[in-house]
Amino acid sequence: MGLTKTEVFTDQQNRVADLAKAFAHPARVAILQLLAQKKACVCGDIVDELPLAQATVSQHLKELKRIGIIQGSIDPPRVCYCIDEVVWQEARQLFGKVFDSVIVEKSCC
Amino acid sequence: MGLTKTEVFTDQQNRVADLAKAFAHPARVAILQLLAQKKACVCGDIVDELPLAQATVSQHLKELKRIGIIQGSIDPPRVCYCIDEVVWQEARQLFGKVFDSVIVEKSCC
DNA sequence: ATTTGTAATCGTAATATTACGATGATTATT
DNA sequence: AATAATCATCGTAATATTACGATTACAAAT
Repeated sequence: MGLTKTEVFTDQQNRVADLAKAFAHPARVAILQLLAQKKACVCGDIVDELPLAQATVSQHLKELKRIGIIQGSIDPPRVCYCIDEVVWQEARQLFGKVFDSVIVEKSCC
Repeated sequence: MGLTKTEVFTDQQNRVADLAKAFAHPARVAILQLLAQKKACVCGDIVDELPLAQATVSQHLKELKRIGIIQGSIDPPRVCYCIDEVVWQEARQLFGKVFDSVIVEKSCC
């Protein structure tokens, strides 16, 4: 056990969950904010901004890349990361949809 | 190791991360959607809607309650859950703020 | 007092995440 | 070719999450 049963949920639910993971750790929120505000972009600069080891930051960047919300472009010996605008908008829209889905009328409890 | 260093991040970053965890598992997304659309409310009904064991659903409900995004009111022998509108709006606003923080002009990479 | 229905909690196993030092890979620069 | 700079990956340890059967807790109904 201990393995999420992704197959029993809808694609939308799994996608929301995956995109939410991008924001589900404060370090990743911090990284996304740095990238979003273009305060940093190169991996090394991000490392400098955060009180975490380089390996740890790299791991978070890898996770964000897996989710698809950031892209990395090589500029040796540097790697420059940036928000993937398409996925960012997808996330915004998906979350918007979820947040809008509350039926405001009286609660049943 | 293996322990998130929450103390080195801002309150806002930690709160976003915590709220994101509410959506970071498909089962919790499904639960929140059921509650949001008032398709279910009583714990047992939620269990019936999901292909997960009662104990597992209860654990997810507990986590959602810890985060504060849902409330539970006792109506013995049932427990009725519902979205906490205040926290829901807080989440919507926080995520909105994060999503809006992207500077659209040219990327540096 | 016993039974019934419902939900929480316990115990446990499997897997995932987080963190970091150390090492490796890559590519300019010398 | 050797060096320096930068980032990814490996290995590992600690902790967290996910899932479920079994049990417990609780209150209503009998």
